[in-house]
Amino acid sequence: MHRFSRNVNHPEQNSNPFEAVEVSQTPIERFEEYLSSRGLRKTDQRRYLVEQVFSRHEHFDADQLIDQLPRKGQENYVSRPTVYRTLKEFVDAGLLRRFELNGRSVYEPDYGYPEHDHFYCVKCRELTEFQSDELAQLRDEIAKQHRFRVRSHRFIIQGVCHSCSSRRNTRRKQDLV
Amino acid sequence: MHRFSRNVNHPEQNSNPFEAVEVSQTPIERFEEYLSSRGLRKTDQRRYLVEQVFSRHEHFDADQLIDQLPRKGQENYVSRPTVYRTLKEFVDAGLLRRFELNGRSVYEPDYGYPEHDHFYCVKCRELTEFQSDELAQLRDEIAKQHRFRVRSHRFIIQGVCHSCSSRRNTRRKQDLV
DNA sequence: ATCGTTGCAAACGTTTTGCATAAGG
DNA sequence: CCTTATGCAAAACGTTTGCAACGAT
Repeated sequence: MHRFSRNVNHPEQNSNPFEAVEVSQTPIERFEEYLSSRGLRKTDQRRYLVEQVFSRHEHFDADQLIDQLPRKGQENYVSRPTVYRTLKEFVDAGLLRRFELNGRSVYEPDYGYPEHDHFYCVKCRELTEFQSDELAQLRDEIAKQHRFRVRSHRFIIQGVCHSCSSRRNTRRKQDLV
Repeated sequence: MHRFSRNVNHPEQNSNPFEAVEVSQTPIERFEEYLSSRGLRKTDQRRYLVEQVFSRHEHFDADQLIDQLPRKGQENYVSRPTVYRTLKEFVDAGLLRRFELNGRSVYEPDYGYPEHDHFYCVKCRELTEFQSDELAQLRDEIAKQHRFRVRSHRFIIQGVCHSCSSRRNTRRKQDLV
């Protein structure tokens, strides 16, 4: 029924630990454009999901997203298959990136954010971000040497975060990945 | 019945693109030691798998491994659950590392090999190795700044490999990851 | 004799699919 | 009106588990 609203503000850019990156469109606008360009339709479910995803999350998996959506029977309910289908579209549209951790897909905003990488603590299983310009430089150098055309990268440092190693919290489950 | 054979030679270390690393034990010996130290048993299945895995592979997933093992009814058949259980033991024993790509676990030797990382070509879906000392240095620097205790890392550069970009081979399936 | 190990079948958790109905263009 | 999108139920996927029989120590 209603259109995608324009000029929505982006609280997530303020809660982001890094400077916001200059972008010409909101994620919502960019998604609209993606849909039109492919002759896809602007449905209530897509409108609702784009709002939810780009106003709340850092990184998340499908279940975390679904848990904070309305339940079946309630207003704005979106079925599980539609959530998965739409997440795939967000990735296609360049709005999210996807990677895998412990056997599940993890998504994170890939638009309006600076490049960053992650620490993964094997004790608390927390994924935290860090930013390093040298890394992208080194990546490009390496790729150039191997004549590899870079599209993106995934860098995760696994180990134990500062709070886990200081509070000598030795429990863990599987130490996957 | 028979014991693990000693002093097995390691053809994989010669086919490896990098220099072999000095190791005091073969993977087979190391696995034996791991088993004894934990009171685990030296079974025919474990003997067979350790030989297969450490004489043939670069990186592989469970299905690729199973495909090249004897089928049910044949000599040396190992059931699927036992393959998974044993791969987990190899990881525990520090013989393999494991990571995830396109929704499945990928394993690679982690003993007697230098550290390395990967290019992943989204066209031919080939995973190829590269080695960079600067990367480990940079990783340690970054971790130190964030007081993160490094256990390992995972770095994958995604894009298009040289042969795919030169033979303008534009087909692809999903471009996951 | 004990207790770890195996194979089987069945379960698991996540993600995907086929299909009939609904709804955007 | 045509075609895409949705929800449902069920399947598919890779992986894990319970259990009885087996085999190493």
